[in-house]
Amino acid sequence: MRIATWNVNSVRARVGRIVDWLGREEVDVLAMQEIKCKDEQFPHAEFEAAGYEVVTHGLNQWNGVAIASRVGIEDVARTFDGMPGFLKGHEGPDLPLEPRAIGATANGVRVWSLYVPNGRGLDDPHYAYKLDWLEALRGSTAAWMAANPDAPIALTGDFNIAPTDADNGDPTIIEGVSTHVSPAERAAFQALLDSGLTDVVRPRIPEGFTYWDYKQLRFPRNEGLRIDFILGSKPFADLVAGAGIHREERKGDAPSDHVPVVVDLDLSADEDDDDRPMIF
DNA sequence: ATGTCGTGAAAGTCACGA
Repeated sequence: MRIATWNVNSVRARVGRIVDWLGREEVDVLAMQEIKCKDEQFPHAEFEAAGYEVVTHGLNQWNGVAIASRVGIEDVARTFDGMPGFLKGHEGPDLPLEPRAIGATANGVRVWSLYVPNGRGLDDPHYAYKLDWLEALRGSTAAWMAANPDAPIALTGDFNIAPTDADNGDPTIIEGVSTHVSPAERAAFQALLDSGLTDVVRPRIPEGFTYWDYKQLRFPRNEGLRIDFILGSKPFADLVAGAGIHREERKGDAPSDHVPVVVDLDLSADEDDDDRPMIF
């Protein structure tokens, strides 16, 4: 089974490109971020024609996430426990929730499509919101994994954090000045790993970015960031047989500024499968 | 030139977010 995550930066502006890629690459499940549309505006027909069912979480032109699957999709959730809200110019505990998370189960694998808040600036209220959001995600996921220790779960999406200096090739992103590389953001990402999640792509694709700003020739100069990840529970990580970062998708007509990140799961490798012939 | 995108509202350009 092939699972991918892609910040598509408007699904309506790129639906043809996305569906073409899905079919060409034989992707079974795609987690999308920044669909930038309301649920009722999502281009379901194009995905259905290609054999995919899609669940969406979009409220307006901002943010928005979705999961497309050609292997079934069930148990859809559109928030996680403790997820904070945000409203510019306001503070407090009861702010509106943004459409930044959707989870669903496809072929027995729990997949979350996540669009972590950008942060905007180190002194911006959005930055504190980002850290709160990540801490709630960690707590919710840790509780879920404790209650479902044998279940494969993947947190996929745009984390808006470059976890190491090697993940930052953009000369304008500077520690102490910029979001995405601050110690607190990196600590929040590390806390996800410490809670029992594994970056299943990095060991297989140790170098390369997943995002390049549209401005300033960032892609031709290869001045990008690695900020899109697939983090898996141990049961998920044990299934991973391969991974890829589809850099080619940053090229051509009307690309997103992010590219797809892909993993292949070997569902036949279940060690408890007594029917599997033993080979010595 | 924050040198590019995408969206919506108002409008044939701007504000916002990234």
